[in-house]
Amino acid sequence: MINLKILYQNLLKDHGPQGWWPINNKYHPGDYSYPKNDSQRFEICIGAILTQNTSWKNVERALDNLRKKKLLDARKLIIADDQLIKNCIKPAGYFNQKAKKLKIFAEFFIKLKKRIPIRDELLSLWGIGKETADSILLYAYDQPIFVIDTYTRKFLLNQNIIKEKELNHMTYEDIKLFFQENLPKDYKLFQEYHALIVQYGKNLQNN
DNA sequence: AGCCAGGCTACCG
DNA sequence: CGGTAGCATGGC
Repeated sequence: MINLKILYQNLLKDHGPQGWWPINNKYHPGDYSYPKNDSQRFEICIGAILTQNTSWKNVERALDNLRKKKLLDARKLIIADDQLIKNCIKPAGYFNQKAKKLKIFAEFFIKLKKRIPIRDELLSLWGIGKETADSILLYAYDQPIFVIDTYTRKFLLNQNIIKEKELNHMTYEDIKLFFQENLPKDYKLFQEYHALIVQYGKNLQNN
């Protein structure tokens, strides 16, 4: 049995705490007390949608533009002009689709009130898939759910944790369960682990 | 000058 | 079910 906790400790030693999810474009390494309010929670969700197949650098620009227009606010976003939203988020790409996704999510967020969303509710929204749903649950709602992305598969391969042949026929849910069943159910650990895997993957490319 | 980025939907066989 | 084109910008 692979000890995923040991691998985590090595990653943490190599890269240090990552401070995910950034709030107001600032990371907060080692501080797992975010989000501190509903506004920050909403910002994380918007970032999770904007970063779909897009570098975080471009998402930062989009978030800055939205912030300047006071649109990082669910109630203002739902009544905002579509073209204004598209102009703000243009740097993050796919702006036609993402503008629609943001409005749909904002509507949902308001109807939620203070309740924690259920995964299936998120998945039923147009524009929210598995990774985005899980990112929202883990980083905006502190739910102990492990997020899987392309970096996670590379990590498992590169560390010889799972062989390529086996990994190729594992679904998203399979990989997610593999992590969750081999780690203590701790949202702080899951938040840091996923961020470290991404950092690990980024470093691989520069070498 | 392509290829890639903290994916998802729609549609195909 | 699994596989893939299309979506769009900025960095390298």
